[in-house]
Amino acid sequence: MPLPIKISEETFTPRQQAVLTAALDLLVENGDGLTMTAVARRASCSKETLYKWFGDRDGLLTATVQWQAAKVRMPHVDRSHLSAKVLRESLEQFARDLLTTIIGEVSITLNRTAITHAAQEKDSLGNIVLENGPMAIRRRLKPILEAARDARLLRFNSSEDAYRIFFGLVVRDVQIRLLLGDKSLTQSNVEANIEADVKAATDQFLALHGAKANT
Amino acid sequence: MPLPIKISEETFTPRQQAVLTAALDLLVENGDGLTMTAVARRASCSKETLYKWFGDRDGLLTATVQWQAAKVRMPHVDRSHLSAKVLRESLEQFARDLLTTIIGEVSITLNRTAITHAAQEKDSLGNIVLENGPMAIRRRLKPILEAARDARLLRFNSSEDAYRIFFGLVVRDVQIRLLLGDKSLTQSNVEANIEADVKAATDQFLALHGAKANT
DNA sequence: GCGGAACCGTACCGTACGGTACGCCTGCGG
DNA sequence: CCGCAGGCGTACCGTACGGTACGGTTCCGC
Repeated sequence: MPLPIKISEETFTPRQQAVLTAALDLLVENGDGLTMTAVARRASCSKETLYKWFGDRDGLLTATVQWQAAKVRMPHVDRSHLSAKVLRESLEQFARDLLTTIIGEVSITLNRTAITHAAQEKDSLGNIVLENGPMAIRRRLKPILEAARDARLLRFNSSEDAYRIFFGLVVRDVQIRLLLGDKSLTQSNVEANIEADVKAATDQFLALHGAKANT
Repeated sequence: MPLPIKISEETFTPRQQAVLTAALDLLVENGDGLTMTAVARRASCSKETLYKWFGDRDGLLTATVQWQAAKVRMPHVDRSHLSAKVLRESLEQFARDLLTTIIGEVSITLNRTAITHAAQEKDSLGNIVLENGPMAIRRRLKPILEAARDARLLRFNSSEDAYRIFFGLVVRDVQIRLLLGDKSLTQSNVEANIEADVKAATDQFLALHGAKANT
């Protein structure tokens, strides 16, 4: 089962999507204790069907992660008429989306699953998560940064470096702490601060890379 | 087996430490495929002894992580006579240590193991890693930041925020990408850039929080 | 109405692995 | 020299789970 690079809406039938939803729910609830029997029971289907559709356990896992990861859609920013105000709002939107995604239970589960997977010399899940997480953000953000540089709104040498600085300023230690199960970082706790964090990160990024006056 | 908060050098006998080393080696080599039989064989001891010493598989895992995590020692910075130069060097040292640790195979393995563990509603390993990783850095760094603020070398409102910004600027997306097994981020690849990254992160931090002239 | 494909439910198999039991050896105190 | 504690190696048990097989049911095309 050579997994397709890009997943279309038609990749899975509705019934299959129901199965994947069940698998994802189990994954979120039960951690990595995802057994084929449990998925079959939850989705009211037979194990034989699971194997027929997804090949093996890894195939089901891959399909589940891929299916969910593809749901994350980045907002498209119009980079034709950028102003300082539009740029700031765009950055804030990116920061907000990034933070909101990262602290979500689904994202935490998917990242944990992929990391567990990566610990077994299998990188397929990790690649999918990377591709739909950090790399998706990067693909969206870099053109905007470069457009802003062309418009003299930002200054930097490498858009790659600029992207990574933005990422760091937004994410900080939040993701790793959530992945490690830090109890002092409850979801609601972080949620309440999202707006403040978004603004702070944007301010800091503009302070570093903004062209002088950055209001 | 109520695990002690702080591990002393005498917590484990040399023979036990040999066993833990074997366990860690297997963990690094084999990912999470750590079986009691494999540890026993590698360490040339009997499974019965393993269970006698560590209780069960989780106990062995915990002891291993704890044993290794405790080895990470932060440099102690003298905060009595801080100058701009000393501060910069201290920050660079922290950044260097943090980056070097994070990209190490042992750190990646330990984090992956703890995250896998956290996916099963067990937070003990995650807490240990957190405590010896990010939190240890924080404990060391915050007093220095505050001392620097007192010395008018830095300006910020919350030392907690300042610490997290520093963390973000240093780590960026490196750790999550390594944990996810990003192939385009080889260890040597990152290693080569450590010094540049260290300097860049420090510059950026000082640009944000330094008191005006920051050379 | 009929044949077959798809699929459900369940029983089943093989294996891997956590955990236990036991026989044997070694070293040490008396 | 004896006994015994600690520990090695191995055989063993139970279970959980990945994967397969098969009978029964539904639904669709003809």
